[in-house]
Amino acid sequence: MKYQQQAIEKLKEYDVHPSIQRVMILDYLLSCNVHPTVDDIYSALLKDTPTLSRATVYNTVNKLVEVGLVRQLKDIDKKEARYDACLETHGHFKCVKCGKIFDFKVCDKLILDKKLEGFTVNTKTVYFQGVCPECNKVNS
Amino acid sequence: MKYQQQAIEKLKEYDVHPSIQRVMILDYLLSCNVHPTVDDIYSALLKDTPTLSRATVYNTVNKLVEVGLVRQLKDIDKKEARYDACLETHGHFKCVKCGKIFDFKVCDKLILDKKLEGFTVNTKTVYFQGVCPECNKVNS
DNA sequence: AACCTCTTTGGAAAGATTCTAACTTTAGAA
DNA sequence: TTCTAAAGTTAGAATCTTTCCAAAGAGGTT
Ligand SMILES: [Mn+2]
Ligand SMILES: [Mn+2]
Ligand SMILES: [Zn+2]
Ligand SMILES: [Zn+2]
Repeated sequence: MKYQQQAIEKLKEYDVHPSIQRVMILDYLLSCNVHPTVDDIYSALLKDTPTLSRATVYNTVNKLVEVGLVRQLKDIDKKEARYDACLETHGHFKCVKCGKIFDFKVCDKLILDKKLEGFTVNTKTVYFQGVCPECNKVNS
Repeated sequence: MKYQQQAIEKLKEYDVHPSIQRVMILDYLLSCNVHPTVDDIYSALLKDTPTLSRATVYNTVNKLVEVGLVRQLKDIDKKEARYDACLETHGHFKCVKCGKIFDFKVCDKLILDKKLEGFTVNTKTVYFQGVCPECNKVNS
């Protein structure tokens, strides 16, 4: 509930009615930095709200993505999409050994190809895969 | 059938038996630069091979991805995954107006965050969204 | 030919997401 | 406060994509 107030304000700012469920879900997305799946969100919130339905979680994250309050990440997971409430352009690194997902900064001068002159870039998705330092240590 | 021979050689190189269907599908992926979905592939090849099964297309693209001959792209499309036989690291730009997908070069010095020191990067996925020059013209 | 292995097929099944219709809550007017 | 219309939620059915599986097919070897 750390980001409850912030969630309500953001929802209002984006003209989305701040219903209890929407606030809960956005609050959760803002406070956790684990890039959860729909099922992660559902499971986490079910404890406090046993009446919550999966459909509401789907409806809500879809709405949040639609208005631009949340980003959907599909490449990271083989099956389920993941969600990120951090709007700033940043990259994701997934360690293929431990499965952890790390955020990292992406320079704005990412565009280095002359080909992209004339293109208007709205969103940038950067996703790397490899091995994290921890897992690198273990193997060496 | 332009890349048939190349497809056969690549399959052999990656220790995948070059069956008729696999050659067809890889040939198609190599010759078209549209980043097709499974259904695109299936529909396109069905004309010449009416016995082809959807399951075979799934099996084949999964095998090709598994051995590393083809890349799967999930973020581009809301629903279906897309496939790309171009193995060189490159970015994708999708125009939100016309839906076209453009390839562009990505500089190797993409990693600019100190945070990524100590990480071993194996694969890089870069996906931008925005408006292409053509569609930019139309609106202005 | 008989046998072995790898591949494809087609249908069933699973898994994720969306749709639908009934029910509940909200916001604003009376 | 009470009423009403609109918006949101629920549960389950439906749909859509993808995988699984068992049977049939193709090729190669004894
Ligand atoms: Mn993130
Ligand atoms: Mn490409
Ligand atoms: Zn790791
Ligand atoms: Zn365009």
